Amino acid sequence: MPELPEIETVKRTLTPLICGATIQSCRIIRPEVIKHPAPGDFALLLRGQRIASAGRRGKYLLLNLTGGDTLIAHLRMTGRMLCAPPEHALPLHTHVVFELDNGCELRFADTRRFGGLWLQRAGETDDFSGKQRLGPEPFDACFGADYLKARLGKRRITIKQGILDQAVVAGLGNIYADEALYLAGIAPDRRTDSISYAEWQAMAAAIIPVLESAIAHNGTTFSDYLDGAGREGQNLPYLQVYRRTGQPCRHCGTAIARIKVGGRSSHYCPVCQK
DNA sequence: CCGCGTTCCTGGGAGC
DNA sequence: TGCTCCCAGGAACGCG
Repeated sequence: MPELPEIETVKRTLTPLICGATIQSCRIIRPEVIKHPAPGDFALLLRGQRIASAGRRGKYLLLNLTGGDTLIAHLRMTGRMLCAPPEHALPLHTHVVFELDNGCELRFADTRRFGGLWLQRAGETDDFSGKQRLGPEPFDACFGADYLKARLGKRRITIKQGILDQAVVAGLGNIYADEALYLAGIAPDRRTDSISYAEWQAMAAAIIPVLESAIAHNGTTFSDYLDGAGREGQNLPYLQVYRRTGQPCRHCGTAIARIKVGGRSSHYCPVCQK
């Protein structure tokens, strides 16, 4: 499940492979993954454009084109943005192929087709991709205990739902939400209106190293995630709670529990997290 | 405004 | 062995 660390890794791995290259053609196999503009216009507008740089906003991957347009991608659950030579067989569920002039193809593949692509033209307001609704990046100076308390302190949702809300903070998904809650020592089903200031401090402070550590290990691969060069992430052995149901807490030895919070499976240590 | 349930989609695993 | 069912989850949407 590509979350912030995985998209950051895709961005970093794609950068040396595609930056400076020109898109010679855009082959759309599954038009429904093109969300904006209409698929035909999307392909026509991208042809001949040069990729200047790769960026990221929350879980959105951004390919900045030299003319000022931006190719926006969201991988959702199972999406992949892969750079490979054309002689490598197209992966199953490849929906769009960008042929580059450097001998590579950039391929968008997505088993469940929850993901999508948007083209934002220079000067065009993005009111279509959803990235305009994102809250701050966790690494932004404005993000911290005071911010979280102000945004969530009077709401009556669970802390897990609160930090998963992309409008509150951009980039956390189910894996790193659970990991951050473990590091903060807060149970996922705590209501946000019961969180103390010290706990908001712990919450904000936990998110940063959890994401940084995952980025340092090139993201977490369970089954689907691959970086821009087709490699798996190595963060799996470093997870403390996610998908470790029944296994001992690395701190106290108590069996990691799993409950449903807001419809999402949530993993936590009943002793270390209150 | 707020919180909750549903929806999209496919593959993998459990259970019979 | 083979079938069916359920579940994984990001985010939009509709409902009360």
